[in-house]
Amino acid sequence: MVQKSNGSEHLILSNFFPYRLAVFSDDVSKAIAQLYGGRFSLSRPEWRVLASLGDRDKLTAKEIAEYSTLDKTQVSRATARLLKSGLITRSESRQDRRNLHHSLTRKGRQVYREIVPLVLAREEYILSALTEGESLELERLINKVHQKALELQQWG
Amino acid sequence: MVQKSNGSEHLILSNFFPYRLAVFSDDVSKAIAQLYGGRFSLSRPEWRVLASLGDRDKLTAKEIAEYSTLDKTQVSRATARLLKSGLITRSESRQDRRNLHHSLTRKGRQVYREIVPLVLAREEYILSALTEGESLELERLINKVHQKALELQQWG
DNA sequence: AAATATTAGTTACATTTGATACTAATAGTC
DNA sequence: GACTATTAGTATCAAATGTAACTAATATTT
Repeated sequence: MVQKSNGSEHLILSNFFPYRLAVFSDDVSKAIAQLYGGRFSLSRPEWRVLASLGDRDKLTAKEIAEYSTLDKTQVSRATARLLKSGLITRSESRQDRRNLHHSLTRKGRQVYREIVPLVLAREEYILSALTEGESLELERLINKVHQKALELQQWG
Repeated sequence: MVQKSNGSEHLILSNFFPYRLAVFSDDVSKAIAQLYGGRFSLSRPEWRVLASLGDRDKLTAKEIAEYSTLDKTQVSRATARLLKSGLITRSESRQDRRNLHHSLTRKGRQVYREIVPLVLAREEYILSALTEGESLELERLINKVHQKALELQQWG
């Protein structure tokens, strides 16, 4: 993971932090996706939209996108499917008819209330590999590294 | 990130570890993909295949898959494109004609030698957010949590 | 207030992905 | 040695994704 900056021209994938992180993240995601994907047949974007509306109600598509780190086409497609399956509703804003305010239906809220304890339990299980202090430390380290990575994003 | 197991039925996405991790990993991946994707027009699977063969030579498709955590269809497609663009070659094994041994061409090796310092420098930059000790600690914590997550993978 | 620009959200198209079926080669079994 | 089972790798098809074009509504400019 930590490779020296001696102008090395050799790379061992399993020691390369971005790779290790991608594999790790992917495995964690899979463990969670089993829960919302299996019995509830939700895709990841759909789950994120559900989670967004479960936390904050009456969001516009744009707000959902911001909340969930999805782009607007993903939100559009996810909300379309969730509408069809009856988990959400939406209605035009009276002030600005471009805005669509989304909410969970009773059914959507029910599904939300079923899924959330499952995913939280799984999160807890996964993090039970660490002590409370280590969890906080992991969070802190991730935040620091994330910040650095975001700097690069913008500049290319 | 750390959520208590009080049977909570509410979830805040930005505090949910799997979500945070996915966003983080994605941003780090993007920062790296700029390098191999931009000027070299490699996809992520292609880059991983290149990295595999840069480290270990004469790998079969199956071995590449294992090395790079890609599945065999991804490897098949990636190698097909890399063959076409002249970065790798391959030849049937004499012992078992199902096996194809892949190697970098001179051109492939050249590209590899160009990319590796770039991605290592970027890895280093990203991790420069941390002290040496913190980097090691992050690695350690990731490994522990990853192990736990993998347990869940198999059982559903 | 007409013309232009911006914004919210959807649609369309090309590309990528994932799962499964397939082909060819080898291994194992009777 | 014929029959079946595995294995390596590819091809196929449907679904997911990303980008850019599009539509409709509101804001801004003149």
